[in-house]
Amino acid sequence: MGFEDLFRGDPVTAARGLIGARLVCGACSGIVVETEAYAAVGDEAAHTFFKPSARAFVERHAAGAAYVYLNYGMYWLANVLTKGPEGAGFVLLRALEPERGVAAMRRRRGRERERDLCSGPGKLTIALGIDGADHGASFVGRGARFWFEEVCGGGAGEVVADRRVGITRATELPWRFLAAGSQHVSVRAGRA
DNA sequence: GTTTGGATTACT
DNA sequence: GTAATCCAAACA
Repeated sequence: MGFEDLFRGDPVTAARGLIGARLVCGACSGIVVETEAYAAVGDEAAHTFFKPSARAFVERHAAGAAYVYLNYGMYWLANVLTKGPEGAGFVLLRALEPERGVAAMRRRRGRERERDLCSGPGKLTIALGIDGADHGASFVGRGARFWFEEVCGGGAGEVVADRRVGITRATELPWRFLAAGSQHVSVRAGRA
């Protein structure tokens, strides 16, 4: 199943399915090791629950669109819009294992250690050069500035589900997904 | 027009 | 522990 189909399904399945995939952006790439799912309806932590502009975004954009916003006045956070017959939602990209373009990531981040380059939602957008100008762009289709690739050899490995972090509502849902044992995640999974 | 609350990060 | 720093939303 290609990613375009994945993004037409529910956000939780999409968030889990992206773990182990490669994200390519310009000369840089990395393996997705952490994501979170947000449901457009019924999820009190999702922007669509309290921001009319987020609901308008879902209406106006197709599956695979980039929802990029400024958080805490400082950091751009990137989501993939999922949208299909069964509903809509977002997958927040939270961490990557750097692969190609590490020199450029180091330059943009001002950090040396590979683990400091993309180990958080704000960090990875800086490392890849994603910002508000990319809001509304697409992760799928011809001419995309960024896209996902399946990794040869199965990639995914073991995926762990955990509670979402950094939110104050609906904190109990296990909608954060991590590549088991990865050294490149933002916050390690809590005990089950 | 003013106030408030964040899906964070880095530094003390 | 907490400062940094911006915008959309809510309120007046």
